[in-house]
Amino acid sequence: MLSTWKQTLSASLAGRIRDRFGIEHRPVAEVPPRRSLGDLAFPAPLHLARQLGRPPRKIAEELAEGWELPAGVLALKVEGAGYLNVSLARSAFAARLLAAPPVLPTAPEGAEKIVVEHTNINPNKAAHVGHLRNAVLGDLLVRCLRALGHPVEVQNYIDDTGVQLADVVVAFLDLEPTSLADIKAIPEPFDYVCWDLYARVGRWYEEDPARLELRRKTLHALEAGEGERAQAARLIARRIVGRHLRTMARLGIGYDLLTHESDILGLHFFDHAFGKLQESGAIRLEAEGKNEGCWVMPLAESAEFAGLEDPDKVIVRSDGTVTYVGKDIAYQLWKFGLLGRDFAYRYWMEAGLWETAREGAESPPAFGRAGRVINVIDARQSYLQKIVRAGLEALGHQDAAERSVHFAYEMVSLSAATARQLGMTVAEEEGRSVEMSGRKGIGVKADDLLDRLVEKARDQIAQRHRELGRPELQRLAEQIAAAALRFFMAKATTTRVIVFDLDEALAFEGETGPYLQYSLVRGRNIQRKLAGAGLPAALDEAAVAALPEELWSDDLWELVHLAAGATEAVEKAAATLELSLVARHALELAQRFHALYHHHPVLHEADPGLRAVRQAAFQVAMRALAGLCELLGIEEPERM
RNA sequence: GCAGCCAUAGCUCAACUGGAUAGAGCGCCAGACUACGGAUCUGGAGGUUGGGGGUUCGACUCCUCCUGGCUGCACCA
Repeated sequence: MLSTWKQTLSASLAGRIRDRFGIEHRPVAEVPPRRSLGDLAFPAPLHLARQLGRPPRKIAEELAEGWELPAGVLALKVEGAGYLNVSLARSAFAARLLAAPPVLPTAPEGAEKIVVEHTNINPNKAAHVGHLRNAVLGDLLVRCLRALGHPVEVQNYIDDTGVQLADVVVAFLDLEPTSLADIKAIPEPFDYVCWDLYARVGRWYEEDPARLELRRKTLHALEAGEGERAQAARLIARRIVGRHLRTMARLGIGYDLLTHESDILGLHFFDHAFGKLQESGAIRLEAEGKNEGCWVMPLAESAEFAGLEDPDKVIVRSDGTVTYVGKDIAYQLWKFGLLGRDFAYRYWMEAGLWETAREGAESPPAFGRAGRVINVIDARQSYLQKIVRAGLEALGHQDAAERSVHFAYEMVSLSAATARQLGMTVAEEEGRSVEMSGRKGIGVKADDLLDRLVEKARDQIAQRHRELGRPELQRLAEQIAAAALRFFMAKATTTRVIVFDLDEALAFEGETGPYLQYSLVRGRNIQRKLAGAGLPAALDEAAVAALPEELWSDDLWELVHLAAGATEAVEKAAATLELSLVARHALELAQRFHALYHHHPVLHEADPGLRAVRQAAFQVAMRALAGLCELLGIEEPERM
């Protein structure tokens, strides 16, 4: 809503500059720091000062004189060093805002499909808070893109033929021999059992490195997909993936498709890609040196990879197995519909989603064939993601390479205090944080954290609402816990490491998810009370448009102004992949609302005009906040 | 060694990508009409934006050098 004004006024000002000075200039629009200065600011005179060799204020005055402004603009002023500031007609603006969706679908008609890949947790242990950052960011991105009107397909890649799963198979079959039937019978939480086993098998290898031969043997079995080891792997992966999906469902995170690495192998996707890579000369068989017998992709010629110790990347190992990068190139080609092959698909009934298969359903939905691909993968894998892109380029798919986006975010480490709570000894000089390690079994499990949040929320609600029964208490607590966790992950700038601190994550006050929920609950309560007093719970567009302009105080107007910026915040977040902008905008709205709430009573206001303008401002703000909360995966509780 | 990310209040982080007086939360201190719910709000203390130099009307933001921290550069993913 605000951006529409920015565009029209910017275009209008461009015309004015052309008329007055004969210069082509695209004026940028900003929001002035205080509402008393106006609603939109154009620093164009400052930008033009040098070129014209005149003081900016003088230029501003000349431009202001005779600039014909469109209807809906109330005032134009020259401010500060030479800003052109514009004020908008408030009632009309608020009314229009009320009539439109809080986040506008601004994507062009018939926008191309975007495939977003996220979560991608190895199916060999419980999810931890590091995985949560990935899933929360991925899901937030998906919700933003969908709200803006983009068709999106969400894929969750399951590495069910990799080393990590192989290690847990070894743990079950060799370290602590267990029959398939017994593995099947292990009670939940199965992913917790594997968490400990995975750490144990790591130590077991260290005691006798010869045992690593079991890992190699298992890895081959998984790739071949046959025998007891492969069967055990399928069983384990199945159970763990089920657990992961349940954990994510607690946070409202879901997927359209699970892609199995085993199917990429089983359907010979890589063999197909391998042929193409050979033909194009993108890879070569190394006859000597340390990579003897491997198929490698030479990277030396690309400036992007300048200064690498080893300018070649192994794609096929000397024993004939394929590296992760090789499989990922094939997968990436498939996502764009460039591989020339497709998976079969089947519907996983209990989980309620589609997954890849070797043989499958009659007429599954059309997966893949994306116009753009966004892979949500932590920043440590930037190098590998670059190689995948380089692979597409080497195959002549320049366009697909450019449309392959690596959404890189920084990792989550543990604060020294939290690491100590987990029983680790952390020396003072070791620094502020400790890296998590699935291999060593060090980390905060996602479900443990969620359980603690639920418990805390339940205690607090029970104190406030003694009348509530257990099931309702539980439901509310789960909503609040999910909001706290999702907001905690979403508010952090993606390029910064999160130093995870348990006490901080358990907070419900200040800049938190529950704080946002509290705003929504308060807003809703005003409406309830109004209805109870026989007044309309909500105002319609016409009623707001008819409000006399002078009723709007600057602080109430500021709230409406902020609400109008919601769409722009979401657009910017999706375009730059700095998703914290969504969280910050929602937070700012809530903060402003809470502050006004105390000074602007609605129900207890005798003057009907004042009451209406306050109601209108709050209604507009709550709509925008609710819209942003939906994107953040934060639900509005009945009470809290 | 090469590459990427980071450094802002005691702590955790913002600052519309070069703009107006660098803002929030936590913590600390002092307060809020028997309330549209105190998971809230108001006020206060707290800053040479890691350091030096440069670019210009204007720098937390861009360039350069330096310091300190994290990450990556596997026939692991």
